[in-house]
Amino acid sequence: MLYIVSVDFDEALGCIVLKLYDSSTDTITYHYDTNFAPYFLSEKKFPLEGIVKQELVDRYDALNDTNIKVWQTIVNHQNVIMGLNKKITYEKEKGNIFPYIVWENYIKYSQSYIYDNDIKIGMPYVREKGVLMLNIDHEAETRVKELVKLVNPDESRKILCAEIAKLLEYPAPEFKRISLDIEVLNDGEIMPNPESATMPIIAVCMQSNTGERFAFALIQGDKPFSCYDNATKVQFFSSERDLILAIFEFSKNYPFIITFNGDEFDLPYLATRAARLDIPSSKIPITIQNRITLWKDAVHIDLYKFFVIKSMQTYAFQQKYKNVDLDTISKALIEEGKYHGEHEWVGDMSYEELLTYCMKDAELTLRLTSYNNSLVMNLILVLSRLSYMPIEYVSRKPISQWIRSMIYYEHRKQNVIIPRSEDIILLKGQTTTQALIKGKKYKGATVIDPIAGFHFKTLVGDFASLYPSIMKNYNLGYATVNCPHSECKNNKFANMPHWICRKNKAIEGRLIGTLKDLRVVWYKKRGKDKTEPRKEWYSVAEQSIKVICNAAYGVFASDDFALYCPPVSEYITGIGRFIISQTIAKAQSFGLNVLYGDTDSIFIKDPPQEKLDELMAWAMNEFNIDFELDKHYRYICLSSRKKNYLGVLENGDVDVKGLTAKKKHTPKIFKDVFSETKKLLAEIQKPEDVPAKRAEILKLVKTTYSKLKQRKWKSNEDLAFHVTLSKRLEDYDKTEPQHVKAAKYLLSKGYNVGQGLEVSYIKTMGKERVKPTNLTKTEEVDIKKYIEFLKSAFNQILEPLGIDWDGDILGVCQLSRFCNMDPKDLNSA
DNA sequence: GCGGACTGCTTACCT
DNA sequence: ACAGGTAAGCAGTCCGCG
Repeated sequence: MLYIVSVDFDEALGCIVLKLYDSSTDTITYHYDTNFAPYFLSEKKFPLEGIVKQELVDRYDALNDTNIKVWQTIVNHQNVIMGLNKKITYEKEKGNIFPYIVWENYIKYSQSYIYDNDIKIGMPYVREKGVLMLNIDHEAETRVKELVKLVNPDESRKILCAEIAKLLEYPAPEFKRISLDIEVLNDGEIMPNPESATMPIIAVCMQSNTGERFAFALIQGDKPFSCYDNATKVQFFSSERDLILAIFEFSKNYPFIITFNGDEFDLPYLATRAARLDIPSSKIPITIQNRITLWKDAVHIDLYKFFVIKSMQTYAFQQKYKNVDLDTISKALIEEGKYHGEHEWVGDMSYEELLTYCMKDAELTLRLTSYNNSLVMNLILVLSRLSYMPIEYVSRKPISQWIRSMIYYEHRKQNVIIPRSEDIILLKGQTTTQALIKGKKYKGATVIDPIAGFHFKTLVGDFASLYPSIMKNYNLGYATVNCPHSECKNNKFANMPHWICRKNKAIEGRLIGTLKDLRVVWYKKRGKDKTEPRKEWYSVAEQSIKVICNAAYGVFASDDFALYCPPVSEYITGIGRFIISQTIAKAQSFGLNVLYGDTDSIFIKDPPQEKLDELMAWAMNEFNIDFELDKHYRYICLSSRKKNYLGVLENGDVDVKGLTAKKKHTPKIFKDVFSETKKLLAEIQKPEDVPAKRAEILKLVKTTYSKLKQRKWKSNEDLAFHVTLSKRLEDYDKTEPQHVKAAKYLLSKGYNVGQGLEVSYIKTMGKERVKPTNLTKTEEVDIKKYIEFLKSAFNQILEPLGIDWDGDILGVCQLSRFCNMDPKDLNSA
């Protein structure tokens, strides 16, 4: 079977080339297509060098709801269009308007090819008489039919639903792959630079998912020989050139090359080094593009680029890792970190230690693609299918580009002209609501003021995929918001000034709505069902849809999105606010005790079942959105702060949301006490248990308090704050925050400090107030600040528990007499 | 000259 | 480099204080 993994324009051959993965031989093969040429559309014909053909074609203009005739200009090379774009930009910069209206001139040539030829990236094909054809999988087709019946989309979405389902139901191969990691000699201070590549590569390790482990080392002068045997092949080279050639040779057996940061380091370093050592460029299988590095005759996946995608971090990996580096991610996902041996710098390591270190990196990199039934590889594959983007691109590009690509595909499919961003903005760029946050474009979600306290038997109901559901139910998209029809102008909802089209269906609402339906009706259940043989795959599909759906609302308000149209997002949140407030009002009219709510959720205290059922039925009926019971807390501990609570589920699991103790910058000493506190809280079963645990928690906090007072902590590390330097040092021109101060101090002492660094610092006495952790002496610590922090962090829990800091912790009793509550009162309300 | 009230900046979180 | 809303701490400013 052949799986299309990428599509590109081959400069040398002058044609489109499809990269195929042959699952029967585990190799990469190619398919060439000379029958496609780049084109763009324009209102009028105009002269241009390189035109092959110009003809009038029909398109539908969704923005203006008209059928139009436009000129399609086919040219002999994509450079012609790039030249045209340059001219347009140039004119714009000079303040002139380009005299012709041009469409679809910014679409990447290979993507245009994919859309127009309906190329299903990541799907199985067969080649018959030189023609590629989708290989029909009858089992998958049967499931698709069953699924469409179950999802039951309206007539106009049936085909779309089946099409997407196919992408998710068709079989996936287990890609043969090998990871690669290199070590470069350095003096321990400066990171080796791949552009100059002055230092030699001293080790390269590779590990494949077929069980091979290759370890290659360069013999370094008179370093004493030591053996490394944890590999299927170990080889020592006296010539670095031979080592590199061997790597290139070995890689030929692997269609997928996996690295961690290979785009920016390993691959360009290998390439530059190879060139320096006079390896002819024809023998170097590495192509360095703009911040992307590809491997010829293979697919290079840089896991760093994939894991750094914010939406992946949040929705597919549930924030399990907070920093993007190999050590953090592998610890979070496969519970094993990098190798830490005797020496810190590779130059000081023995051959054995060096190869152990290097191999561990290769091993972790490979395992990140293989754990959990190749979850990561499958995610990349499914996202490629859904977005119609090559694997090499989808794994590197931000989510807005995936969504753009999906929407473009639908446009081409339906013969709709892809609108120019400037036209969308001109016609419907205006928002009308006022954001609560200064500088934001429009009003967002509602957050209900929580009722502080300990609340037993609290249920959380929420609207499943609220925003995607709104997009679908209210027919939202750039073309349908404030459409050109006067007869639609009264079609308004939720007191929003915008109206929505009644006559036409929005492409975006249909697409996102269908994805959402598939997830809710089919994939969500099956991804969790232990009896389902395809469970893991379904869970991948479910997560992929979730990632896309969750971002779909936001991209329309992101000004670099190609279909930027903020009223779409504004309308979604507007209806969202309406829905949640109506539902709360309804709940209260039923006599239900609503404790809290955020965006799409409602926390209800101990509701009678029948009232709850009634509310859910009402919501479902009123809004046609699944309102489901999400969580069942044994009790919830709400402080008066929004987005800030702790809940204990029936099974004793503890949900912590937004509390300071959970934040990554918080010093370990507080995290440790908090995790003890959590254990105590998890033991509370009934209201009667509260007083005893309350006393224990009180003791814990008091102990920490006196530990600080007496300066009795294990290590200064425990007091360190960890704050990310999110900008370059010189870009903090408004204020100088503490972590920046600490970073500058480090810099002055010769440390390497740059954007993205997590600065570790301690609050100290004296004018500077902070010092880098490693340069702080114990006696410099400003305990007062730490006690303040302890107070503030724990008040989030202590306050609902009825513990008063000044009275109960410090034992200064004046105030406590007035706010000392009887424990019984805590549990009433 | 110093401290409280205030605003704005920054980070990390929630949905 | 999907959005807005919230918490928290600190930096910096203004103002009043005889």
